[in-house]
Amino acid sequence: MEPRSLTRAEAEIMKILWQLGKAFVKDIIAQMNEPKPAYTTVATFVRILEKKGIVAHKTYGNTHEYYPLISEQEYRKYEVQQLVENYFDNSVTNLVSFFMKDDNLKKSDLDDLAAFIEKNKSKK
Amino acid sequence: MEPRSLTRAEAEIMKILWQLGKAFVKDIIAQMNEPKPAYTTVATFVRILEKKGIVAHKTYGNTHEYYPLISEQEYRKYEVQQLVENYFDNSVTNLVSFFMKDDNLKKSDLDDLAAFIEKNKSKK
DNA sequence: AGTAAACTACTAAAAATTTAGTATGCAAGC
DNA sequence: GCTTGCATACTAAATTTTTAGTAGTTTACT
Repeated sequence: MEPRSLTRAEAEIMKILWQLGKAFVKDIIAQMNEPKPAYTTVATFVRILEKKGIVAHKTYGNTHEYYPLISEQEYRKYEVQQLVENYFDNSVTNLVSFFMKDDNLKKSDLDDLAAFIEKNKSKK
Repeated sequence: MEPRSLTRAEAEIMKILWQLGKAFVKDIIAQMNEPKPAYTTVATFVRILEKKGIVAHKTYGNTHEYYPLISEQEYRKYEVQQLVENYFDNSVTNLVSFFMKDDNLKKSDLDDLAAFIEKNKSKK
């Protein structure tokens, strides 16, 4: 399943679905902030997401319970990749050094990262 | 100047402007891949960007030379922030630990990062 | 001066995204 | 059994984004 970028509204719904694992339309709406969109608006979006192969549903009586077909991890990975590709010349290192410049990185983060890399150097 | 998210087409043009520093419409088009959009399409977008306060122009004779009002660094920062906010619970540490999960880093990233960290170990 | 080329401003159509209404069906309670 | 309420499917309007045409102006060349 090749991820594509989600639109803003699609992403909002997916985040809730990822968080809940599965949900009926009303559950999704319950998680949204005011001003809440119309019920049919949300129903439309889950159907769009389903058509795009990003969610599926199980039927219970006359209602649908929706669940994600793509994990948040997978999608996150895609988004990070897009960012690194678009703004960091395809280099994760550039992104990390960007954080260092801004002092957004804790020393411990860097140490952890170094340890992780050391550990993985051995594996091929 | 508060950054806002650029649309896909706006971002494409901004990237070229950031790269060139300043450019006439034809310079922008020269940097684009086939199939190149119509001249007027690009002209429309720089005018949109100008209206939004993201670029400005200097007039030379009958033509405009456009230049960015927002630096790529600033915008990059904004985009990173959006990502971290949306998918890493506002924590750069979470993003770093994301990289430390299997499969989220390519071999080349590992090598690259190792070298980078080595070089920066001294400074911190 | 007259004409061709290049450019901008204005306009608008096409496409994508967002939002929600209407029709309809089904289940639950009276 | 009938009505009420909630759910879905279908439709469509509103908005935003993308693309490009047309008219008109300036410049440069002859």
